[in-house]
Amino acid sequence: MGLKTPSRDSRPREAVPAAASNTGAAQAPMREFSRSLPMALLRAREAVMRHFRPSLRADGVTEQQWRILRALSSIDIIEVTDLARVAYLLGPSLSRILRDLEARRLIERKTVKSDLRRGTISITAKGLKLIEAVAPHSEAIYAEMTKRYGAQKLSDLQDMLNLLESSLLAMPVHGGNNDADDSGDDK
Amino acid sequence: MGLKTPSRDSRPREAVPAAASNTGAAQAPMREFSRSLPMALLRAREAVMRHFRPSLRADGVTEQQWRILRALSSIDIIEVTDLARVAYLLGPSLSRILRDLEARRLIERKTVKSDLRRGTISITAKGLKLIEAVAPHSEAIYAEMTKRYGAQKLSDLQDMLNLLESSLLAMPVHGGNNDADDSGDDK
DNA sequence: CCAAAATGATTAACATGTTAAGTTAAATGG
DNA sequence: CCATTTAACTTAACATGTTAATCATTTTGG
Repeated sequence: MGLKTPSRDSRPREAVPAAASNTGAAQAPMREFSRSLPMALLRAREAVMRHFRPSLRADGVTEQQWRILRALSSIDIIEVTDLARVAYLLGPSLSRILRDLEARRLIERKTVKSDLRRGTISITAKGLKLIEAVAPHSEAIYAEMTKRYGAQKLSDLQDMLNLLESSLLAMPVHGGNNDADDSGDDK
Repeated sequence: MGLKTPSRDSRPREAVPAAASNTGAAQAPMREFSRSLPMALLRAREAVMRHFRPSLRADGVTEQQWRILRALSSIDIIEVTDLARVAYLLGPSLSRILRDLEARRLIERKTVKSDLRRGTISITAKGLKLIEAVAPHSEAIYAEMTKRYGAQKLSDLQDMLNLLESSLLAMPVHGGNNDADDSGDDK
């Protein structure tokens, strides 16, 4: 992720130069687009991450790697599948990242003896040291953001986002294999 | 993007099995993590996009390609740099996507005669047809989401997101080359 | 106990995110 | 008018997002 408003220039200059005045059929502008919900969420998230990326990058970790390490730092040991849920990453991404983090000795993995398919992950001392090095700065940034936006607003926003998520998770996906929730009465 | 809650299973099962009870030093849980603002924004956006992806995919376009085509459909012609801003994509991504969309005859490009560095993009009839094929369904989904979450809440959420964005854009980035806004008195 | 279905995790393949380097053309400053 | 600098893209290179396929291991149902 991360878009820093491509080619940011100082002076304001009209966002879309030769807009409007179509040549042929004047189709409906279609929900302004730039103000659609997905776009608003994307822009907001980028505005947030923009502040974290530099320090993370300085310490040699990506945003996703950081999510994993941070999750591990407060859990001690966890299975891969559960880690995927906690760090909100898809399996394939997680597999690649774990491979890399293991090579860098930031994490360790073991196979569950009772089920050889499963693997457990834990953070190493080196990994913890990295966390401890980055966390303070990260927390400071978070605090500054909270101060600027307002603690109450921030809290409200989070509630609204959570509600949005749960509302939409309850909404059936049209053309998708909704293996989601179907009040389990398995088989 | 898109994470569909890795391995979604029907029955609720504790999110993080062997959590807590660390072996060694009990470090602070650190802002719950899973409830951090970046995570909330990510999850919310995914909850939204999850509903659009299937139909887009069915019509052979990715989310980003769709953003571009949709932007073009209401603008008729636009320069690459401006398109990057409107579709909120970084230059390199845009270059690759435009190359692909051009090969598929969904867009056309011309060089600006007065400045050979610049290029202008416009959507083709074929591209418009694609838009018209997908848009209705897309709008229907958007309407359903609005209905479920509530039009007023949605509007409020957007306002809050926009405010968050502007608040954070005004906040200086710590370790970054802030070529951003510095009250222009160029040179 | 065994063949078939289900699971957990990884690999494959392709598109995009992201930062750093080019490339070509235009604007600038002698 | 010309060497620098700047601007607008494009490429390169590497990490992740995403969906499909593959693998090994377990669980199921006979």
